[in-house]
Amino acid sequence: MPDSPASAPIASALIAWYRDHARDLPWRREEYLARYGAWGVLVSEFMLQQTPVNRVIPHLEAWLARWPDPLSLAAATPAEVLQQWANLGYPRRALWLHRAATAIRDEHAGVTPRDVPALLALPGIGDYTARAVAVFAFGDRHPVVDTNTRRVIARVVHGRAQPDPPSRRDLDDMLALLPDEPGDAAVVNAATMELGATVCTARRADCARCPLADLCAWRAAGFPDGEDRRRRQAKYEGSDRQARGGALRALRHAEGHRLPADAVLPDWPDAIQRDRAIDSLIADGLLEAADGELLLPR
DNA sequence: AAGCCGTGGGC
DNA sequence: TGCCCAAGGCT
Repeated sequence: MPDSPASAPIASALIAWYRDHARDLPWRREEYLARYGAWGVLVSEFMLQQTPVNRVIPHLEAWLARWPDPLSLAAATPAEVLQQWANLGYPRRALWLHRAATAIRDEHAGVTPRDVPALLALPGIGDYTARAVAVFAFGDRHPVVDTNTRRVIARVVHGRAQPDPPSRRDLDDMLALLPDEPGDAAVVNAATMELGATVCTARRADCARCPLADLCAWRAAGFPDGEDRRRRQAKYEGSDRQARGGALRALRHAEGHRLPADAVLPDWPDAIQRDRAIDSLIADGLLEAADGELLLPR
């Protein structure tokens, strides 16, 4: 039962739509949740941070087959973890996930915590991931805010093409849509994300397939453009990020062997930038230097 | 708090 | 073809 009269139709429409249109994703299956529990949800959410669903799925299954619980992951080395992370991107996430497993072992008796503050205290877990675990793994009632829910709420509720920059108000906006019953609230969270991922996307709002079309403030207002506050990503070609990515890729392909520093990015045109990238990887704990050679951290 | 952090696919 | 985007988090 929705707790706010204005939001009740939105929640009801989302719940009905989700029942028929939710994608069959691994972390939504009963067997998955029964087998891996909250840890499985936590791992999936780590991988889904800025990496598309379809690229995550095969990596997630391989990862959990190798490390099905926090204790097994905590027993691995960073090198093994980075190797298994492969080309998922943002390899510091792999390190954080490993450190989170260690913290769960050492501070939570090996049991994935349920409380949002305890989840927030784990490395690599912020507002989104903490609440996603609490809601999708434990069924608790919290607002789950990600790029999809922010865009959907900007359009449906506020009548704007794009969301404002992230702020604490996003949590209140999402909370205002949630029914009182925790199970229903969890579905509304998931359905809002799903709608943003598949129907009301950044590139296009497919109103013909949208269960909220008749309730949508942006559509009612005639799809005003508004002001586009999005910040452009820095150019990747020739960036430090590209250099870091290349260096780490070389070490992954070295299959556990060490490489001389000048063999890690052999054809990189800017030696200053190359050294800066390698130094920053070492500072981040993604690389280790030993006897003038480089290797994945032990 | 604005910028940084990988990687690949779609338009 | 380059640019935009992706279930964010950290500093």
